[in-house]
Amino acid sequence: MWFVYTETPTSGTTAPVRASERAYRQLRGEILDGILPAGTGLLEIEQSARIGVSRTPLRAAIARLIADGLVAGRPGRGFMVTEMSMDSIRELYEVRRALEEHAARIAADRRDPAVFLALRDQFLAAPELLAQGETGLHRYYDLIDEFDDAVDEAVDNPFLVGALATVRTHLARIRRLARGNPARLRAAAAEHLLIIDAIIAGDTSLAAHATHVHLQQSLANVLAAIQGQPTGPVA
Amino acid sequence: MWFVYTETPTSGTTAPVRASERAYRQLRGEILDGILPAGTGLLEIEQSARIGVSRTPLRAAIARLIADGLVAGRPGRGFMVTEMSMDSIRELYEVRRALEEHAARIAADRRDPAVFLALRDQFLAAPELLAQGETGLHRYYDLIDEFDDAVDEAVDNPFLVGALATVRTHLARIRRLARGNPARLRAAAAEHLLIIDAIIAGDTSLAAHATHVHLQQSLANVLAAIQGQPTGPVA
DNA sequence: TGAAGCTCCTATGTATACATAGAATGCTCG
DNA sequence: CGAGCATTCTATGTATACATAGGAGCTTCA
Repeated sequence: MWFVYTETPTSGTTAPVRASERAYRQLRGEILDGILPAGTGLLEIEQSARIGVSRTPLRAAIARLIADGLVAGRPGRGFMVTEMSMDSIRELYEVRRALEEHAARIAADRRDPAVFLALRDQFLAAPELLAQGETGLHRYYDLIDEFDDAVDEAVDNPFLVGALATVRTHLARIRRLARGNPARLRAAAAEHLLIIDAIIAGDTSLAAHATHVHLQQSLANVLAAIQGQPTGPVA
Repeated sequence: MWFVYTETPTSGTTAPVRASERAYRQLRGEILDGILPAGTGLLEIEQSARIGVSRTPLRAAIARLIADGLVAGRPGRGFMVTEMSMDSIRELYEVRRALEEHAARIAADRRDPAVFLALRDQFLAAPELLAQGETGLHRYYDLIDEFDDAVDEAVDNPFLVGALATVRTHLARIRRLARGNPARLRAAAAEHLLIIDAIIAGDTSLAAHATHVHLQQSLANVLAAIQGQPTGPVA
């Protein structure tokens, strides 16, 4: 089968995306969005037919998902989307604390104040954003991503950034659980403001402690949200 | 080509190792041992012929090495073994500090004293071990591995253990540099004893601080060793 | 002589055919 | 009727053929 441009190149960049890349992004997105719930079996033939690529690139995609920790290979019976138990979430936050506290400390030391001053203004407007329903929520999450990116850039350490990326991948699966809690999101925005202020001030210790507090609150909220949902294993 | 048992199954377990697994282990070992120095280009055809597997499993092996951070894919021109600059080493130790301090803290909290008491005895005998030349050195490194395993088991957190494994992978490439320094190895053994004592005592704070000191000393030694070798990029 | 264009070539990306291991299932025997 | 076993089937692991992109080198023109 030859290369076919299925999508109209309306948006400028028409990079010839490799099939393995497409398969990876689609599967990853579907796992993170819960479309493929935890425990779902991933059959090579079935998935390759569904996505529209052959088995070879699909295999490469699954290999990357395994490296990400989103998929696990069972001994003889194919692959499955990994589970996320409450214990797993606690364990994840344990690592997240270690990495993000350290990152906040370093960011406060090496930051470009202008970047975080701009972020500060945006987070000040977050409460109004959160009052705008679904679209505002989406923009709020984009804002969080911008904050993460700013920290990554300030940290300027590929190893640390990579470790944080791994944590954030799993976090994205959990994030959906807190969606229905606007009060928590407003509180989280305020906590982010504290961290940003500490980073702007160059106060490494305060940045780390504010991060610690934020993560503790975040974890408590997530665990409480799961307790409220008697659906058993977290999707 | 059918399956051929190249090696005599003298050792009991004759698990039918997959070709991709063999290729991965061999390449990984050769990179860690410096047989494949940083910057070496890895051509699929060439390497698959050398190792004796086809391109498909070799590709899977390289994908895993990329996930490990040992190999990087260049845009159009194949793959190469990643470089390890002095800056990279500093960055690696920055993450290592965050993770191992946290791990030491947790290990001190959740440890099984008996395990670390046994390790303590072995580390007490380390100086004599280090006087036995090459074989003693080898056994000393095995002892470090046992210590790491004990910490991993005490921590009991797959995410943290995984992050530590990534760091240790890169560390293995660096470790070769400190080989010729027995004085440093004896000092390192003493530092490990301090950490072990703190873990046995359940002193989380001391365990973290002792780890911090140990890593600071280790980094200083590694950087000094590189300065002494005018060979430029670290293999 | 230098730079630009073209051509060829190499190495990767993809598709597919084939072998095999492990599990589910049904059969048979006690 | 239950347990053990053979069979079959399915999904992965591997090998290989083919298309293509990107670069190196050569040629040609100004």
